[in-house]
Amino acid sequence: MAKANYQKPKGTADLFGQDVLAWQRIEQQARLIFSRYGYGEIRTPMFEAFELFSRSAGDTSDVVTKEMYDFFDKGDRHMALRPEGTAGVVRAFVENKLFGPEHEKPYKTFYMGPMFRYERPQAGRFRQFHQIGVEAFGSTEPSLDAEVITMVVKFLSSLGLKDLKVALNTLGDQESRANYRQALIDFLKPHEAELSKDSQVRLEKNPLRVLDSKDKNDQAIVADAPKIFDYLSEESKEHFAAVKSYLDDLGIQYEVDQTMVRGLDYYNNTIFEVMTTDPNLKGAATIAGGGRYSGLVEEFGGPETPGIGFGLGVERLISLLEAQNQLNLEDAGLDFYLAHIGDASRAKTLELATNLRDLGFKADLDFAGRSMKAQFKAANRRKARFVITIGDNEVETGQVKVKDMITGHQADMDMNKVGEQIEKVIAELVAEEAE
RNA sequence: GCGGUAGUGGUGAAGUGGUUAACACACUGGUUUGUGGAUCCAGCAUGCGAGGGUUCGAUCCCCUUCUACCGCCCCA
Repeated sequence: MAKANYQKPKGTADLFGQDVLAWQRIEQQARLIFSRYGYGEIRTPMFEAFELFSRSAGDTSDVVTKEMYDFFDKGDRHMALRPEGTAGVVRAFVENKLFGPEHEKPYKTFYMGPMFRYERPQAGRFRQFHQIGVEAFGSTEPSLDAEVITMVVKFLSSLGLKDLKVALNTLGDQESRANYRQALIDFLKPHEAELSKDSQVRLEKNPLRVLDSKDKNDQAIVADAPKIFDYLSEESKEHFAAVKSYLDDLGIQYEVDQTMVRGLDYYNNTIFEVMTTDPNLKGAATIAGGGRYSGLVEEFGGPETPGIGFGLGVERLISLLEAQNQLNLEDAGLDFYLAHIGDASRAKTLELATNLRDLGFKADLDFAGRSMKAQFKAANRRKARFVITIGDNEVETGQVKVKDMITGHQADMDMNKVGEQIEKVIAELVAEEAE
């Protein structure tokens, strides 16, 4: 009988060691920056009713039709692992009546966690991936759009990211968008035969997508296509102009990209993406994307409430930071490594380590019964600042040796009075370094 | 869903249809009966992703499968 050989599911990752440090850094920074902007964290379930996602993302979107991790639970309910964060947050917003008068408007919230999409793993793309996202409900003010975009930019640059580009576009309101869509179809239909296979399909399913086709020939055709800007209502035009003006005032760089389209159906008016101009990360160039939406809250049974938000891909962010060498994270070394020899010393060593830990120090010891030399090597590997040696003599007298690993000097300490003596011993040893 | 490349010890990586699968790093022990980052010595893959097949014989040839990576679709 061969032993079972398990592997992690396709498109997933185990994170540990150095990698986790990067994740912690990013999550911590997100919490810090977002809270400055008045956003509070929300945690919603990782799975929801299938319909929640199919209704919000659009029945024809790829995310719904072929990428959803859905299943029927034991109660025969059709469930799905969340492919994105917004739907769950909107559901929670409605279900918990966060639109109520006791809550500040706009209601600003952020989330972070795993998302799931059944697709072929690739550069910057996984089946379980992680997003950090925000949503703000209850205001149509263009200044809020500008604030949200500003917040992403500030967050990313606070991590040391460079070569960022904010692409900005507007889809107009529902009516503008519908008019434009029709105009686009009217324009493209005569060219249908010339379009790439993919774009022919797009023309049927989601004509706006033809705009950002990668096919050169498509791009040439699309160059003469009608522009969304010509179909915007006065209100949408003003909104977009205001957003740009606020961003200008704040000194946030952006580029208007009339061909940018977002994948999920619920967006209108302002949409944006943050991408890297780093040519090495073409496949995963977009690290954050979002925009305004309306209708979602009503769709889920709440009052008419506008929203705006974005989602940011943590894996992509990390690979970008790595490429730019911004992840020089070192885990802090130990304060003390306790090297002990002989069976008699084990209990005392464990006790001393525990005492040091209670005093707030990082301390560890050998559990493998290794030689003194091996334990000193271990201490180096662990970047221990001091090594305390304990053998039979020390157990007998109670006096242990504290060695400064930088200078090599040693001092004695009464292991039964660590609380009183440790600071003084450290101070003495450190003072010697200064000389 | 479609197309391409790859898969050898903890890591990086050589290699060949045929007795013991290089080398380096790391690790463990010793040289120093209890003190570190150096030197030297020794140990460390019953195994070459998994399962079949061809063959007297396969890590090396063939098929299937899994996984990773790259491109398309789509997206974070």
